[in-house]
Amino acid sequence: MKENLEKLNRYIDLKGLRHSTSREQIAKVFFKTQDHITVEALLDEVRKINAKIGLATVYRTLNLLQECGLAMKRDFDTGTVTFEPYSDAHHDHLICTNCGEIIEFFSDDLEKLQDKIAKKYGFVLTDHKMELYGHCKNCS
Amino acid sequence: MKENLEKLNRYIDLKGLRHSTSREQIAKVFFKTQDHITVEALLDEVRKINAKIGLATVYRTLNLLQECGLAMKRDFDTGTVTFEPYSDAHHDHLICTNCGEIIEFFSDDLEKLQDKIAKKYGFVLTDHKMELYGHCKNCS
DNA sequence: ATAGATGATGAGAATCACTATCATTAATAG
DNA sequence: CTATTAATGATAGTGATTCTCATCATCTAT
Repeated sequence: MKENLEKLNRYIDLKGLRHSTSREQIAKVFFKTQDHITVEALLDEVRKINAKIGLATVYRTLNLLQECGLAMKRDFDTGTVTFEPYSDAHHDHLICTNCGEIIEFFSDDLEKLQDKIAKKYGFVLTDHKMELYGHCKNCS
Repeated sequence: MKENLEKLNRYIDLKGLRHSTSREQIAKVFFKTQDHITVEALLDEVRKINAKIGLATVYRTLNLLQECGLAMKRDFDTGTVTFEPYSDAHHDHLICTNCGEIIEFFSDDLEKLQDKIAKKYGFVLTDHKMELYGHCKNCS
């Protein structure tokens, strides 16, 4: 949490951007969220602290956070797009297309396999997305 | 190509839908495309054959094709959403976030690993998406 | 600390991708 | 051939996101 803010501030300095209070307020609220949150819900939360903040700024901040690897957009085609705080602890998702349940998982083998594939094509990886769609235990 | 059309027709019969000419024209043009195509571009192509076809029908057809596993939506956050014909030969993507180059790859190990992960969580997989983001050979 | 330059913001318009509506057209069962 | 009803095309509507622009806030050099 504190690390996240520090990382954001380092990125802001690196890019020669300014340190604004709105941005910091949005980032703080976002880092505190546990689950996948919609932009609308994030705006609601942020407005409890600062009622004047606008939707565009929330989007701008989320874009910035994505740029520096602190946020990840999740669009599982379930009708709602969400964002989640993103740390070094990478994880992927299993999505039940029937009931909408989302399970997060981490696989070290997967991480290794990705690096192998990337190397084969001369790519330097910055990020990845892996989404497994199917039916969960209850639905199948 | 012929197989794809047959598969579509089987699905149409299965669902008790009707065999319309517009739908078939759109599907045929779509199956002929090589690359990832935008909906707008597909509409342009289709209108060379039948100028009366509307955008909504293209979307409706693409949705149907997705349902029966013959089309796949690709949204790499590059600003344009595309669709591509989808056959049993599954493949995934490497995306260069700098120049936008997209490389398709297939990994048998990856397919196997997915099944293993799914099994662990009691999921029956219907589909998956794997996107590796980074910098390609030229850009890094 | 102060003033000037310019980045950031908020409000709302604009855009993009897509879906819903609805009157018309066309496919299919009988 | 006719009735039924799915499919279509045009367009309005929607939701998510970006753009525009006047105003405000931050930083830099004094």
